[in-house]
Amino acid sequence: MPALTTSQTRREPARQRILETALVLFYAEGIRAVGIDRIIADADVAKMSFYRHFPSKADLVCAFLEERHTRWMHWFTTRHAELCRRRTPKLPVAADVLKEWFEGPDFHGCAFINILAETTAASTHERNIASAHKEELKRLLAGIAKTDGAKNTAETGSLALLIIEGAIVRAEMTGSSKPAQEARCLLSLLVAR
Amino acid sequence: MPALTTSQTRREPARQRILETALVLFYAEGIRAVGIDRIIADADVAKMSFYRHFPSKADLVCAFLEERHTRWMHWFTTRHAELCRRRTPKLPVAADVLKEWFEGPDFHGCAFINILAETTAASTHERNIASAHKEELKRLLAGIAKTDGAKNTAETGSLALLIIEGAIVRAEMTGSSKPAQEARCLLSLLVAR
DNA sequence: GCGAAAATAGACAGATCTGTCTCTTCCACT
DNA sequence: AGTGGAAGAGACAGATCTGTCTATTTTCGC
Repeated sequence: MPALTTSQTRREPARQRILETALVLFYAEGIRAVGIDRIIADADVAKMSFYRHFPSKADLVCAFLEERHTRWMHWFTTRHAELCRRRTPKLPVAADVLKEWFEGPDFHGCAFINILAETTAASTHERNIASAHKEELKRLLAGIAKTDGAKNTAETGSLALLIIEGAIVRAEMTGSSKPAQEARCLLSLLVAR
Repeated sequence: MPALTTSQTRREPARQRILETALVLFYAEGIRAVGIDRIIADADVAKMSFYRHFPSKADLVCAFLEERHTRWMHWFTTRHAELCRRRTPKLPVAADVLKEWFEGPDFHGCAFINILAETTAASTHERNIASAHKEELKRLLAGIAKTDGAKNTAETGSLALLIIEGAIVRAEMTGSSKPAQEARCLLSLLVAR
């Protein structure tokens, strides 16, 4: 273990602690349910430190969404690649990745779907980030469909995304991971057509 | 037109006006974004009239969900039956019903999916209503699948529900009704398998 | 070790939230 | 016409929300 820190345990910088707290609380309870004071208390940060890094709550929400996007995409692609070893077709494997997510103790649906319910068309920035996230996922799925030999990869990616969204919502609604299995069934139907 | 009212235009009773207002505002902006004061102002009702009919905001939220359930189910079954005249299979026709919904000016996703994003497991009552709504829709879809000659109607209903949930979320995310078309494609795949 | 930059503690303002309370007015029915 | 119950108007309480401000302490690069 390299001694990059002093003998005392060094805390993460304030901005990082705020963002980590937001990642947990905003996802678990929603952005309107979690106030700035709560973030500040949980992150163990002074109020002025917060507003130095994030001029408004909306800025933190956007940073939360961006960070969530980066981490989720990384997790999904990594896990999908791992589960795909010598397995084919690859598109239905996406459902197995989802299953692990659904069965995690902190699962609370998709943060980007959730943000839609808590905003109106006025929240352009937040909604654009959510939209961009799904577009990237759609492209990723289209790429996977391509390796499975799909003809119309763009359309297949779009249909696969619809199935995945449905599975996420069903999993959150029922508190079960069975929708992952259903999604696998539908994705198999999709690559087989 | 029977003269059940006097010559003057009679207003709806207070409770009804409150519920109508809640149906619009809660659906359009979310339950946390809309305060009691706003409901009261829009319904043109006194605060005490509100609390006489609904002991707490949570009670109004539940009444809103129940009413939304009744009206949505009625609209969906009616419209589906109308579009089904001499058309078969019937399951994919559900997507055409959705399309009309998505293209309406007030579409803001599914109220019952949205409620999930604004509540945690602590909100038992609200979540149970949402859950019950989806179970009823699932049963309805299974019944439609049966008339299409599906073998495992329960499973088909479950898969159809997943597809429909996905389409709703995609329509809300993209602001387009194209997901209805995609849902139709997937539902056709489902009945054809 | 020094000085600048960052972080801390906590009071404060003003808006908004849910829910309570009192007093008045209206209206339907007898 | 009179009465009882529903509805209205609006002040009020207490909590919570976002965001500002000041003054002090800590930290880190040089």
